[in-house]
Amino acid sequence: MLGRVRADAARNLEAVLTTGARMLANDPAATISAIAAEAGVDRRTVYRRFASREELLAAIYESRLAAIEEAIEGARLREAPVAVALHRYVEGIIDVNRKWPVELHRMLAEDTVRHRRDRWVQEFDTFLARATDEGLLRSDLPAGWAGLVLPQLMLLAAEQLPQLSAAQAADTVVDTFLRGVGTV
Amino acid sequence: MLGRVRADAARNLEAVLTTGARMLANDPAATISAIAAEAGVDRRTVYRRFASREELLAAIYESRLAAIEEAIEGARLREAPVAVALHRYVEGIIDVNRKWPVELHRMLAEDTVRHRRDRWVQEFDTFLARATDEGLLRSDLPAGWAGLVLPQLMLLAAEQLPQLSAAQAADTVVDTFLRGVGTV
DNA sequence: TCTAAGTGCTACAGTCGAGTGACAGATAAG
DNA sequence: CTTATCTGTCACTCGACTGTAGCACTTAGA
Repeated sequence: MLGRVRADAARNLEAVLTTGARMLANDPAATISAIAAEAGVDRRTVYRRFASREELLAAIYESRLAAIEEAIEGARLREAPVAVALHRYVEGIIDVNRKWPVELHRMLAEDTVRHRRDRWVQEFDTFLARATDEGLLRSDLPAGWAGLVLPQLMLLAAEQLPQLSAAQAADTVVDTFLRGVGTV
Repeated sequence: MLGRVRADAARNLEAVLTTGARMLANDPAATISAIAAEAGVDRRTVYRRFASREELLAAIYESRLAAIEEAIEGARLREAPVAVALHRYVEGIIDVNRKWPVELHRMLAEDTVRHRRDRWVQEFDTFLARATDEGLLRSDLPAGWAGLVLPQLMLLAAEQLPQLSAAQAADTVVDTFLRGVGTV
């Protein structure tokens, strides 16, 4: 086959993406050289896959977005019982936050990203409305507060509780969330 | 007097600092030129006050640190009733987050900053221990979880609830916090 | 009104990172 | 083993930002 990608090339690509995500997450100004070095690859190799720094960023964002969408599908927000769906969702997103960390302010500055994100933000808001209808969440808080708190908790758990598995961290997050803004 | 600072100079200095904080908060790579332009002064004027970009950063950090220390003092964490001190503290920090926003990862990379911060982190941990002793906070959560959640909530309220006054935002944060990780 | 403090502008040197080109060498896969 | 694919290295160009200098001008404040 001529179109086949070589295995080592695939590994390198993966390394550049994950390393890039990690480094850019706590320093958005990280150099291509630095990322390449950390990934164990030459600077030039990065440029062979990505025409520019922007393209690398886009690819990293794409990876994160895809992972999030997968997590959302897996949570079955429309069908599964609210409590179950919530826990599956939280666990999934914590995993994503760990594998594809990203400086969110920066990422959301991209229009294409924000548009794509809006879709599932809306889906999740619908889910929260269902949770409120079923009496699981309070309705006497500032509009959207619950939807703001949860992502922050998931981010916190992903970054600051590294000793916990995603499932354990999700336990803590869901507990804090449901007590904090819920009726538990 | 010869040592006296002119009033307009003081205004410009203030503008550079606050504008710098705001711009660097959502783009750590913001240019000195950009900051100067936004603050309504010439690039050269910034360099007259601060020998280098680093010095400007240091001055901004200094402003934030001082504001935080003032807020902590005002909260009287050791003496005042726990509930009162907590609310005063949260309100104060929300104010600081609004006036002196900053990219925290970046700021905490500075050693001098982290050392200085450690002092009042410890003081606040003592306060949380007191709250736990008095039965206001649960003790069955991952170590330090409460101390991690609160700052995130304060940041969130400061940035995402701009329509609320600091006091109102503090109401929400304290409520969510005490229910989430407390025994309320 | 007078003066010293403060500012804007133009111009310059130095540095660093982005991105490109060519070629020889390494390696996966048949 | 052989070949197409992938990679490292040297050697550039280009643009942007930092930091500095001198001069003419404005403004606060006594």
